[in-house]
Amino acid sequence: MPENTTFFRNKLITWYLENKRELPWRKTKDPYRIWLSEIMLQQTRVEQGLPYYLKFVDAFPTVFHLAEAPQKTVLKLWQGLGYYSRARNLHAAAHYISETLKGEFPSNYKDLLNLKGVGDYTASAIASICYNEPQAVVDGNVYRVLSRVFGVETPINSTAGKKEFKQLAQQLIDAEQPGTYNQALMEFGARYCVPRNPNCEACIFNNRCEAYKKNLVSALPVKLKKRKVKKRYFNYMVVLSEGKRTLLNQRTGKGIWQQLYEFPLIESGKEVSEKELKKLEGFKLFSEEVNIEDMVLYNETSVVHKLSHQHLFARFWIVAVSEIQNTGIPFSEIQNYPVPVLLQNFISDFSVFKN
DNA sequence: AATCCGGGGTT
DNA sequence: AACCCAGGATT
Repeated sequence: MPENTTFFRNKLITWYLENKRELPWRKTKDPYRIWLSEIMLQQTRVEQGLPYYLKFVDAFPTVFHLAEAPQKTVLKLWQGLGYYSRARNLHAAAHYISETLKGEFPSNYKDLLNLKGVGDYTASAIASICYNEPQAVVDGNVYRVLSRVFGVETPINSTAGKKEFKQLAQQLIDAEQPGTYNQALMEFGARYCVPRNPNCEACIFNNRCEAYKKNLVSALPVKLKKRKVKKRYFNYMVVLSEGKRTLLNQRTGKGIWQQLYEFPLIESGKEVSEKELKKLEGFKLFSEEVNIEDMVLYNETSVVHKLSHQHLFARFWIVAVSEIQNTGIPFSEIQNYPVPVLLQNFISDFSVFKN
């Protein structure tokens, strides 16, 4: 074993034990709870995921509770956290563990990979933390720390890069305490070796950090550029009947917000006036469902809702109708439905104004 | 190998 | 506006 390796892991773990945050999932080795936390923290900051973790543990103390819950309940608790496929896969995996595995949680890296929504990172995290299996985690923090300390310039989002960093991380892992080591590396990336302007002068590795020596800290890690965002224009038809009922549709098929609910949506290629809106095919279909008495634009200025790779420009049309079919729901029950943040923001704003 | 999938924070 | 976040699935 290279002397360098021992130095790195010992220094790192020492730093971790002195600087780690107290987090609820660090007080347990219950694989269910570790799994839950790891899924929630995928592409999600600890501060953002934490309140959701607490809500889920409270609502679903065991994998059986989660499995038995209706999907609508799970999605409602997940509302606002994003990447909703995580919630759907979590629920499906809970069914699998509860029923097929009779509640016996997968207890090694290989079997963990069979769970929906569990990839190399998550399987490694659970296996190392819960079962002491030496599988190296490679998340965004690990890419950053290792690329800098060891001066690796391979793009982290290339196939070669993923392979190379996993191999390097695997070589460095402390097999005696893999869970602690993995968390130490991630914590160091999250709290010290940060993306922008890290404090290299005081860093525990600055004597040996390749990036620091070569003045490449701001250039590492290398990442291939992604394509630009697409713009979309959403016209939401907020139906209001005299009985204070409205219409919600569940999004199905591909694309964003699968299984979440929304008002009837008419998408247009650009921002449209009322006259232009009424010419759209989607509007004709909509107007066959309800008897429109009046229609007024709620927000002249579009709400801009930014997703990772789409910018949504949304306008809400308040549509008074005389009749509504039995698919309508009371407006007061809308809060029971999982909806995208874009919709939740409108509902909150509209409700205040309306009452 | 590329692309898609949210929402929020930082710079 | 661009980048990032305890990534994974799909095409």
